[in-house]
Amino acid sequence: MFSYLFLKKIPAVILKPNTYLKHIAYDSVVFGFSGEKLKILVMKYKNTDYYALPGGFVGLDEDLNSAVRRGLKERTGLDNIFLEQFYTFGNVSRSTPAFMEAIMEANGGVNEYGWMLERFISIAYYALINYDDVELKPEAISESCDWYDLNNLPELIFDHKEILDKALATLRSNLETKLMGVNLLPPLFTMKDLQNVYEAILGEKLHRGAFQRKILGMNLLKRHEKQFSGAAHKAPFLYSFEK
Amino acid sequence: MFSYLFLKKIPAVILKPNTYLKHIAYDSVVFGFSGEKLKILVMKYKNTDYYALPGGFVGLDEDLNSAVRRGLKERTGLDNIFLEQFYTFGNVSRSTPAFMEAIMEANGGVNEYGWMLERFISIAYYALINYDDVELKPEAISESCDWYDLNNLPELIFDHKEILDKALATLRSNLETKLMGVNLLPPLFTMKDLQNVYEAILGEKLHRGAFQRKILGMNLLKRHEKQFSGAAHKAPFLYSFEK
DNA sequence: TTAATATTGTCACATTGTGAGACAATAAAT
DNA sequence: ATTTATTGTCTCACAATGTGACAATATTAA
Repeated sequence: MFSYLFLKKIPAVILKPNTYLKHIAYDSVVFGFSGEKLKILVMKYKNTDYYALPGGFVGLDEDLNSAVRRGLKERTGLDNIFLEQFYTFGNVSRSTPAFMEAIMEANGGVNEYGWMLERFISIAYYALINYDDVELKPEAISESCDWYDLNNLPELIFDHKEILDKALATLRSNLETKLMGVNLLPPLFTMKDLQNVYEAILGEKLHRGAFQRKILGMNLLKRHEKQFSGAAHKAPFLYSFEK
Repeated sequence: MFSYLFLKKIPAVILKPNTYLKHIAYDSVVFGFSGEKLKILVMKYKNTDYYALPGGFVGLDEDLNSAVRRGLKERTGLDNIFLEQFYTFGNVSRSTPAFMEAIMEANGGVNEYGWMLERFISIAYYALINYDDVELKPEAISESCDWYDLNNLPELIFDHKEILDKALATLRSNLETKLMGVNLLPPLFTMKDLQNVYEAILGEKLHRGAFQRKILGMNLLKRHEKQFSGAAHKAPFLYSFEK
């Protein structure tokens, strides 16, 4: 949340009072997959050492889900991504205006933005996206956004570490439903690719034969022609996700 | 939501502006089990034919989860019940001030309560409670609260039917975790009782032998002495839920 | 007092699902 | 031509689950 603060290039009005619903924010945990590792998008506030999950606010006449998709599109350029709400964090203690004040001080004053110092509840989402498709936009003066390995994260402010942990737990327990893991891969992928995704999410090795048998048993993948990979072994089939 | 409106017995201040977080409500789907059927609590606004899920608002300095527990305690008298958040509904279209205005008109005016006509997002919870423990409190002038069979519900206002449907879907998919079904039963119950709960929730018959084997295999139930039921057959064991 | 009835606790069997290893196939390097 | 690494698939063992059967037993009926 609070990611478009102090962004001088966009009209100041969008951060003024009466543009967004008060007390309501969203935070998103954006998962990507690269180099056989699971990564997430983390934002850094300019002129500070504060790291946070990308998030934002909900326009007065904007659907909640639309607001989150808008925010993700602005940051990743991606539309039509896999996005799922998983929990709403509403403790009083999660709102720590001290952080916000420090961020504001570091970026030029508090006057207009007092509403952001009030208490917020945050609706949390997680997204699965194809790492290769993303073009991160360093457009905001107030922030930068980058990929981090899950096991090499900077410290996150607010309760964002707790949000991330719950996102990961939800992702793990939902992994089977509708083969959602394929959303982290390009349109064509090998069975090994998919197994790597599963192993990164679950944090454990899976048996190759059993994995293939189970996945193919779902009848959700379409098998394509083999593609000679250039590696010194039998070429694997390529698959795409159908339906 | 909106259940304590126009309740003349409690201090008017609690419904005035600046008591609750604006734009934020909660709704709860309260499941009970009786007569081998699944039931839910539905509220009716006085002087109207409007039925709704019980809900409420979040105090300015109140944790979200605490607010929901407070509301349920006020209505059912129960503390320490099984309660789980499952989704936050945030579409613009879900807020239909026409209903609220009608309810207000029927109960004495709009002046003080204009804030309730604005847009709300609602964090939805479901609760599982022991039907026999509940003493419904018809305390509010503005409402009454009663049990309804799941398949014999009045029409619900706002998007409350959608909320109920999603609650039921969540309950079904979470049913196995930690034997949550026992929360709908008294402290001592038979295996048949538990099977009835499962069948009511899942909407299908289960095989008696396989059910018993699976449940006992979890090692979460403690077996007690038999209790002669008075029925013309072998007496069943009683069980209680342990940890 | 005995037999009938309904339901319980448990088991045996068949079927299905899963974990583990084996083996031939094959693309590239040697 | 041989070696190497990985793939696709298979078989075996074992676990989990679906299904019906049986004896046990609390009450009712005869």
